[in-house]
Amino acid sequence: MGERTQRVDARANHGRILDVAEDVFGRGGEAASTEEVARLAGVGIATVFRHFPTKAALLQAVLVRRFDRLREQAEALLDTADPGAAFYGFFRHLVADAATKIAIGDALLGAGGDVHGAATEAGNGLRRAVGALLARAQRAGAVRDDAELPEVYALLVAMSRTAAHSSLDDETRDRALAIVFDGLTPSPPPTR
Amino acid sequence: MGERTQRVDARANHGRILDVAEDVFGRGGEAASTEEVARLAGVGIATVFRHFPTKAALLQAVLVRRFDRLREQAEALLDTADPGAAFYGFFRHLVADAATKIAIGDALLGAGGDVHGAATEAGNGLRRAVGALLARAQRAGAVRDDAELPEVYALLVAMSRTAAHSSLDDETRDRALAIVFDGLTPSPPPTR
DNA sequence: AGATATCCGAAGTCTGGACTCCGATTCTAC
DNA sequence: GTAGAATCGGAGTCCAGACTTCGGATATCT
Repeated sequence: MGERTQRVDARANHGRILDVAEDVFGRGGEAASTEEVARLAGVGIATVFRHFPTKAALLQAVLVRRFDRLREQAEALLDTADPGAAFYGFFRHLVADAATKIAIGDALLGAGGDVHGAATEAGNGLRRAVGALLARAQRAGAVRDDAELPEVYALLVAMSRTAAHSSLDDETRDRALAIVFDGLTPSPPPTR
Repeated sequence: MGERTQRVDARANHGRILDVAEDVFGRGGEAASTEEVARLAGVGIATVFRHFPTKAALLQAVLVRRFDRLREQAEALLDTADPGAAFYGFFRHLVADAATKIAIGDALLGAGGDVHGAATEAGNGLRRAVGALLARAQRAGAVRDDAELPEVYALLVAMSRTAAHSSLDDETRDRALAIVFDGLTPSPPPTR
């Protein structure tokens, strides 16, 4: 990919814009304005549009990066000792993470449709990784066998979106998750 | 409230606008335009604004009416024979209902904040009615005692919103609900 | 340091959607 | 049937926010 030498300030701006956009869209959802991203990134609005031809493209870039990161985390957990802890832990992590990233929770469900175009592929990657965590946890007897990925992922999305939008305090969120996890646990709950 | 005699066509338009708005906002969320409401209602856009001074006021009126209706349904279930069936049935009904009403699911969570102003009161009424159904189901042993309204309502909102936005097919939705309901059931699951 | 291609940002344009004005229309009272 | 007032609706106004333009600034190469 021998791109012509890109000036270092341009590359730095690119990264900074992406970081700021993740934060801004995380707080305000996709309703947040491009101008705010530019202002917080300390650049002009034209610079934002030079790096990302459209607002949708910027949002998409943010989502792809975030999904990829989450997928990597999920895949890393596939090697850990306790499959059950890995699955439930990642579930909890994702929900808590989404709580501060409205746009993320909003877009997660895009894996079902194609709400944000190319982000769909990255979203599917994350979904597959969750599927792998789920399958491993089921083989280990930590999750009931009759639970399948579609409904488990739907629960994950549901909890993420709700955590992101409503002002759930942490305790309520954990209690709600506990109920869901209980529903996912095989009938005679293990030691617990 | 001896309002001055309002012309019958005005009253008819008021009702029709409200009906159409419920449908339009139900499908497109609050992003739907006021103009579309006017067009489908067969009136000019000015007429819409004459009856509801602002778009937010219209959305609010739709929400209040819908919340009130749901609350009445919930309260009616308080007299039925099987408290467990009443609670789980209403939960399921609300989620299925929200699936076709994006704006409703979106606003349900407003009960936590005050996203839509006066609709909050109606939303709180619905929440209280759900609380009553929950308490009765718990007394009957159909729902675990340590589940409290905040997290149960959070689950209700979560499932409603997800059903509304993602393209969940009915079967997946039911399977996800089954998992949640299982989590809400007291430890040694009854007959099932 | 100097030349120059690249990059930046302030000040625009343009579009979509909320909201208003006013002549035409329709209901109601007599 | 007609006067009169309430209501209607199409043609605006206004604004916010996405996107563009172009002179000025800056990094890179020699």
